[in-house]
Amino acid sequence: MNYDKGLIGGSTVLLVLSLLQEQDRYGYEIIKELHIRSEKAFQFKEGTLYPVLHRLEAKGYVKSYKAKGDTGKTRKYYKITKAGIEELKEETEAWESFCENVRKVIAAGGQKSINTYG
Amino acid sequence: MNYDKGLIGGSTVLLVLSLLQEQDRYGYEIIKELHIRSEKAFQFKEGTLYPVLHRLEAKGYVKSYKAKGDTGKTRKYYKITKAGIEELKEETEAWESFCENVRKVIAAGGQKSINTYG
DNA sequence: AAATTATACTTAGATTATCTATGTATGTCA
DNA sequence: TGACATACATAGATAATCTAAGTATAATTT
Repeated sequence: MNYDKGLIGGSTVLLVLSLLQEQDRYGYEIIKELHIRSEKAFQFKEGTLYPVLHRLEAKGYVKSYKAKGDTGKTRKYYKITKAGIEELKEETEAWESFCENVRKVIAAGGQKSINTYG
Repeated sequence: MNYDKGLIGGSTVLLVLSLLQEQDRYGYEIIKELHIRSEKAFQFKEGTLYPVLHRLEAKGYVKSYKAKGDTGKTRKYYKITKAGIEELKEETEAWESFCENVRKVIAAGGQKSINTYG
C-alpha cells in the first residue's frame, strides 16, 4: 500500500463492498481492481484482503461460493447480501461525512487570514 | 468519537498538526476545537489525544512548553516545528490523494449504469 | 518436458493505534 | 463545602493492517 497504514483502516470495508455491489468478484480480482482504479495507489496485500473477506462473510455482509472462472481455475466468489448493501450505504455516508469534517478542520488551517477579509 | 475507530486512524495527526499550524494550543483545547469545527462529529478521548501529542513530540514535529492560560491554570502548550510543518504538508497531500482514490472506486460502484449513457 | 511465473487462497504472529477506564490536580460556581 | 469543568497522564483491552510463509494450480517460457 502506498498510503500510511492508518489511512487505509476504516475504508477497506467500504472499498470492498463497493466493488461487490457492482458484481460478484473473487479476492484476487478485488486486489487487482482496486489497484487499477486507484491508478496503482491501492495495493492491498493478500494477507490484508482475505481476512477482510472472511470477516465480512462472518458478519453476513457477503456470501461466498466456488466457481470455475474463464481460466478453468476454481475461484471463491463473493456476493454482497442485503445486509451488506445496508452496511455499504451506512459506511458510504459515514465516509462522506468524515471527509467533509476533516476538510473543515484542515481547510481553515491554511487559510486563517481569509477571515480578516470577511 | 462518532465515527468508526478505523476511520479516525491516519487522519489524527493531520488534524492535530493542522490546528497547531494556526497557533500554539494545549491538549484539552485541541479536543474542544476539533469538536466544535466538526460540528460535534469529532469527539477525541483524552486517552487518545494525549498519547498522540507525546508521539508527535518524540518525533520532533511539535515542542511543548508550560504556560499559565487566562484562567490561571498551568497548561502544556504545543508548538509546531519546521519538521512538523513538512510532515503536515506531506500528510495533507496524502490525505487529498487518498480521498480522491476512494472516490474513484466508490463513485463508479453506485453509478455503473451511467456508463450506458456515454 | 521442465522450470518459472502468475494466479488464487490461507493463516500465524508482529506491529500499531484507538478506546476504556482510572487516577491526579486545580479552578469556578453555587 | 461540594459539584463540576478543566487539564494532563497512563495501563490494559481491542481491533485492524502488514509481514511472512505456505499450499496449489494454470500459463508461459526455455
